[in-house]
Amino acid sequence: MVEDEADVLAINREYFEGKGYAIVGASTLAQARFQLEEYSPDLILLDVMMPDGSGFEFCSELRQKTNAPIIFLTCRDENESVVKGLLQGGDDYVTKPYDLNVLSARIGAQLRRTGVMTAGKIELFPLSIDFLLGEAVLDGERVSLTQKELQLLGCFALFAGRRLSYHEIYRRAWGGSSPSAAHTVAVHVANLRKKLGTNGAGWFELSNSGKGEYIFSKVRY
Amino acid sequence: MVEDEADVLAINREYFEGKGYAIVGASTLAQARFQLEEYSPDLILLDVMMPDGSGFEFCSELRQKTNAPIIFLTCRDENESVVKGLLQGGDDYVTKPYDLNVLSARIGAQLRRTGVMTAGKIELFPLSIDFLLGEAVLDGERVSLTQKELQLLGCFALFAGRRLSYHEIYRRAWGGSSPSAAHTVAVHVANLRKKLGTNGAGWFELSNSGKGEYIFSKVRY
DNA sequence: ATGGATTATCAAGAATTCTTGATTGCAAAT
DNA sequence: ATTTGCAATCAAGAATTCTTGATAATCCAT
Repeated sequence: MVEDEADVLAINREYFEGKGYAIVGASTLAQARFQLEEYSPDLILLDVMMPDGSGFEFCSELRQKTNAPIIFLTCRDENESVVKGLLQGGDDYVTKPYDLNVLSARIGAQLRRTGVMTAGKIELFPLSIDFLLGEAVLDGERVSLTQKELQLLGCFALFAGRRLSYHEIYRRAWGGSSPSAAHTVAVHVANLRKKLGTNGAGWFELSNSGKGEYIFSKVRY
Repeated sequence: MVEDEADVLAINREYFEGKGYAIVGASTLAQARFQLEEYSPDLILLDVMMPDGSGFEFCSELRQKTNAPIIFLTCRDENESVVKGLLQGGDDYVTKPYDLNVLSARIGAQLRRTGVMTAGKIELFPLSIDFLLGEAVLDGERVSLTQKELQLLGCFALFAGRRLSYHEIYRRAWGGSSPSAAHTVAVHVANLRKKLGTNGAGWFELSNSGKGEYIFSKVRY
């Protein structure tokens, strides 16, 4: 939390430490830079008006060093200020005075998206693809996948409900193109079907349009 | 865009279509459900007060069908309302009347995070790991990686700047544990170093603490 | 300096995975 | 009914990848 007012920092610290978060505070941008060397935060709360500079410019600087979500905190409620912050690489913008529960909820939303919880994963309830572990979990059941199966499924999950041509699939999961792309893809699709169960545990359907396109879609809700 | 007021929808449509977005409108929740079968949106704008139900409850329903970011639009500016929306699975909350540029910026921030652009990827400038293509791009240079190298690097990128024990790495990239975990990890680390260049193109350093821990950190900004 | 512990490197066999060819099945069009 | 085009399946060789063992190098403490 980059915030120059000591009491604001203290209030936040108490609230969020109570929620189980670990907070590292910085009361100047210089200190924030220093802290960043030591710690690698999962999320950054950034006051826009700091004694030694603008939070907006600092945001650009931060983006070079970390991809942690940045939430601006400020009294300035002008629209252009919000736009500027978000364009500068910020992820959210909260105006003071704010309700701690609101801030907490916004933090939760950001962490859910970008945090350790979901990075390296693609979620499409009840399917979860974990690229770090190299496996998928479908409706609670773990399925170990090979690299190509993983890539293929990732591709389908990403474009669930949309038509994907052989060519497009190959381009995304293999890169480039090949005369035997259709055949290769078909074989891996077959393997995937075998592992997921032809009908994806009753949740998904991986069908072929008959015109060189596959479509992966949810059939139950 | 789920919005019952036709003129609001029209204004948004004009603005965002001008920006190159494709907009599908729904003036009732029933219609929205129907549209969702036909299209698979990249992002959902959801009015909270709809004639045939509450947007909050619809949000929970939506989360079963799609993982697209949901931005609530509403006149209600009470804190608890914001909290409710975000806890219900929403990603952002904008109160009417809103500035179109602000909304656009918030949409941009969400898409940057969750859209097709970054899913299946881990970004840590200037390193980008692409799990769908099975490769990493380091400072503009493409490096083809095997599955284990990809998992390992993903793990490091995710915990950049922090100490990671052999055991922790193995648990995250292999799952479980093994008596030869340290050895196995060491070999793959060596392979990774060979491919990335020992000093990660001058940007990163993958060092060993000497006490069974690796640390992957950025050395230039 | 020396010994011990830890990490790095090299190599090879084992295991897995990928691709391709051959064949079968299916459905629409003739 | 036959043909034709596309999709699905099976199988096997080729290629890659993973693991493990052996060995060398490094670092720290004594």
